[in-house]
Amino acid sequence: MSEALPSVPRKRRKSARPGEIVEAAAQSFIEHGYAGTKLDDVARRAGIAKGTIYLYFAAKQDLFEAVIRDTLEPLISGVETMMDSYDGATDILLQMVITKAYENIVQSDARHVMRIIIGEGHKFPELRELYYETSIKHGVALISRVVQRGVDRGEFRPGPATQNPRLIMAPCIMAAIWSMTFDEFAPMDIDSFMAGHLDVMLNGLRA
Amino acid sequence: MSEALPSVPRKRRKSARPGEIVEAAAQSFIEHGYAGTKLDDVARRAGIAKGTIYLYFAAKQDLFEAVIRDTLEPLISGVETMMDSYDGATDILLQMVITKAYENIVQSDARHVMRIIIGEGHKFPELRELYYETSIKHGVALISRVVQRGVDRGEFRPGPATQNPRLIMAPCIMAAIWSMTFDEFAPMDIDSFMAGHLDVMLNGLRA
DNA sequence: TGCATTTATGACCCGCCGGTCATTAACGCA
DNA sequence: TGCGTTAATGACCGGCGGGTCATAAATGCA
Repeated sequence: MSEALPSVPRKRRKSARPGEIVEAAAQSFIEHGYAGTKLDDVARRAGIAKGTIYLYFAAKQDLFEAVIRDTLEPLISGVETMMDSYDGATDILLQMVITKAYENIVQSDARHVMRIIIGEGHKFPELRELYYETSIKHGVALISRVVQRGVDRGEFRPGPATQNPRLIMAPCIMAAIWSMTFDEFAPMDIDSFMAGHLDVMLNGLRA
Repeated sequence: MSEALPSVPRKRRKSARPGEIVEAAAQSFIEHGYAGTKLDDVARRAGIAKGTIYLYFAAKQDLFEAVIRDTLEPLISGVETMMDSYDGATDILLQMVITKAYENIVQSDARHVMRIIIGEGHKFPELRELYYETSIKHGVALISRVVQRGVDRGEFRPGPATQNPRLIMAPCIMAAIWSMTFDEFAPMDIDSFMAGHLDVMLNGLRA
């Protein structure tokens, strides 16, 4: 390649850049994982040069942290808002929350962030912790609140499921993993799986 | 480094090598993941030179395939044997199978193999498929057989849990992932989690 | 014991990629 | 319009690691 490509005219867009870079990075991380993502690729997707990334993010890891925050925070706060403005029966509330969880995890890009944390978080305790603080902790607390509400109102009876919010969420997590890993060998019908999930949990909880 | 280290005398051990290499590789994969594992490290652990690995395995990927097989096949066949030689009540059988699953997945090195497949299987469909065929497929079939046995004998009533063996295993999978990923932020008591898991499932199944 | 065969070695090759920095160009103010 | 400031560029660097191969050592057979 001796010919110099007519380089695209530069644009100075200081305030718009970070968001664009994070968005491009998110796509690349989703497709190639953490280690597999090349900063060159992120730059190309964002329509900038690699060096520009380093004007806004000190290192690859910071970029991934921004992706975690941008991807997960809206999801959690969405569910919390929903819950705060509801005052009907708790079994319906739990159903709403679990349905939302399938939307937010199984059917969204967030599951890929989760996959990366599970698979590559080993060497990045800070990323794992950020993920835990941003997502897992709030999710567990949310379920606990719903269950507690049910028990307090006499709608749920105390039992193993009320002791362990993680037990309630487990099928949703597994569905997300399955859909990313084994769907091509044994596809999973998410709707019927979720219906079964709800059925089992509600039967185990209702007083 | 001008001084030549007094190199260890060579040993020719054609038949013992593959097993030793796979064992060393397994440890390294477990500690560092797939991409993170260096063939140099595997060689050092096995007490050989890197080139020797290539006398027995064509590429890194073949080595990982051998690790999958060696790690998972004994576990699955162990459970199958147990099941074939049992003829008591089905709820006890399910309890035994699930208990064994926690031993085989949550408490064993196999969970790390699973983690690698989940996290890095994206770019290696053949590894994902091998894992599915070696492990997942048999696991799902096993649970299906137990559930069917219960239904046939009138011990279990048909319901969401009998429709979806994956629903029954989900908490076990989640526990394995949690233990590898979030234990340092929120430790999980496996015994009580498993007890809750068994409780919920058996209550949902018993006629 | 000597030689052919097989097994083992590790220096080397090469492509890759995160991160750097000297250079360039866009911008806006006077 | 000219100039100082600062955003943007991309060639380059350095380390890394999978895979190769010429060399060497062990083995066993005649």
